Amino acid sequence: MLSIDSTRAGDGSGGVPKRFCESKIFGEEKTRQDPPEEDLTVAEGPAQGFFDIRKKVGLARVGTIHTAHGDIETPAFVGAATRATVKALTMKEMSELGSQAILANTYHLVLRPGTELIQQAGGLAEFCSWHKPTFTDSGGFQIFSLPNVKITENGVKFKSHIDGANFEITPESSMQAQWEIGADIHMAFDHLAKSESYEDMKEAMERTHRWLDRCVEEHGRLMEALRTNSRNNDDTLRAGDGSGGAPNDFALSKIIGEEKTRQDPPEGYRQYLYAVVQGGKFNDLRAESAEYCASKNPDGFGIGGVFTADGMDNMLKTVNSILPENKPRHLLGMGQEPIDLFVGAEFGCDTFDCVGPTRMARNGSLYTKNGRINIKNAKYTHDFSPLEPDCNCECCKNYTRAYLHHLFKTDEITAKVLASIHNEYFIVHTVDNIRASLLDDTFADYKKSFLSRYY
RNA sequence: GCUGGAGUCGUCUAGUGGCAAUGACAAGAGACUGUAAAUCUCUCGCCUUCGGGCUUCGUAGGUUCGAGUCCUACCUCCAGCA
Repeated sequence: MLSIDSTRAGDGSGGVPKRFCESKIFGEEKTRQDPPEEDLTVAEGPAQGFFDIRKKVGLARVGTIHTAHGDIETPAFVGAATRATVKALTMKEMSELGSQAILANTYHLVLRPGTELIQQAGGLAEFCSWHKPTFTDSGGFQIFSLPNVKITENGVKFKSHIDGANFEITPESSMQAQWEIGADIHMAFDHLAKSESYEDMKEAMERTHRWLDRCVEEHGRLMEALRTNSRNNDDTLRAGDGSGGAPNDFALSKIIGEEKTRQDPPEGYRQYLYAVVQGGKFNDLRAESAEYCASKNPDGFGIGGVFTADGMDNMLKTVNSILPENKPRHLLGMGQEPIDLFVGAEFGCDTFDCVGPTRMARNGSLYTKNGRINIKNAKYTHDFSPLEPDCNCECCKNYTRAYLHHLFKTDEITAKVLASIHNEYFIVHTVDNIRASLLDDTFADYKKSFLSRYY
């Protein structure tokens, strides 16, 4: 059934992630990424060497997040792959356009295809053939975005939007599901307030904190299971061997009919937990939340409940001055507007994810340096120039606005593919350029020239 | 030529005496931020000071307080028969 049985939480054995296999990036045989020195064993407690900072500019930082599936040079834009796919794009296209990581959604994957299946496939990265770092969001956002959710102290009851089946996500079950999905970086199960009011924000924040305690505890239990299994990882271990139901199947993955030989998890393999800061637009709540999250000593932080760049600078100043400097911060859901990325990076965020670029693309709204344009507009019918002359994406290098216009007007699938390639490339590379400008001390100029031209 | 049927906003269409007249498509524009989104919204006869005004259902007449709708003639198209 679809439900995540919260009673499974805390049995101390479930949800051990799948084995890691050597990554193959589209025909090119890659050697396994060497983990950073500090990461040679499965660590207890917060990660050591998970995040290195190369340079600081005020609150802004340039750094590297190390995961078993590779590194992320930050600041970085993480592609939104809600249902283990970036809509309209193949993972090859995502890789070629320069994406470093993707973020999938626990709620959607629990409903379909189910975490067990992803586990059988060898984990999220293997399942969707993305051999780079992965994140999962906890499902907490769905409390906010779906109708008919019932919030209790224990967790959240949903009706599946697919078949109406009742199911519940709790902090523990979200952690379990995320471990089964097997992304490198997990979000704590949080609660977004239904309204902007101080009371609602405070209540949601406090519940998020109480849930964080449970997430940290459950994550620790799952981590311990991984450590134990890693230590005892002899030939007798296999999935479903009755050892408490732990799938513990690092070894026995099958890749499309091909029996693979046993493979140990990579040294340093582990999954990281980000606590999520809430508090809305209220700086006192944000400060309180940042302090609470920091006190729980997670591996990193998500900053949630942000919907506009308006006032984001002050909020981030508050939050990121409190959060420990040496841990990465992910600005959840922001990045549709370039200004989000400039402000986010300037005030200390390291990674971003957003459905905006690909959704805009599918709806014909395309980024250019002079702002977004709607390629379906009649004025592009005879426009034989590239969408963005300076852009090096596959779309801009090969096709004209008139062609894109035609593809959209005729509702061809390729319209959405090319548009998604461009928009995702545009945002990924904008953040890449922000990173470069921080390194060569031109951030202020880059920000000013980009934003004044764009808006 | 005869008999029967049909002509409604760019297209197809609803409409059988009562509000420029239904729906779909096309067209024009807008929205979208941890994706129930290849989705959603608006405009779509002309004019407007947004109150309303004007002109419209093949054409021309007629009946009626009132006609896309009923009657007459004509035009065009379709089917069958010559």
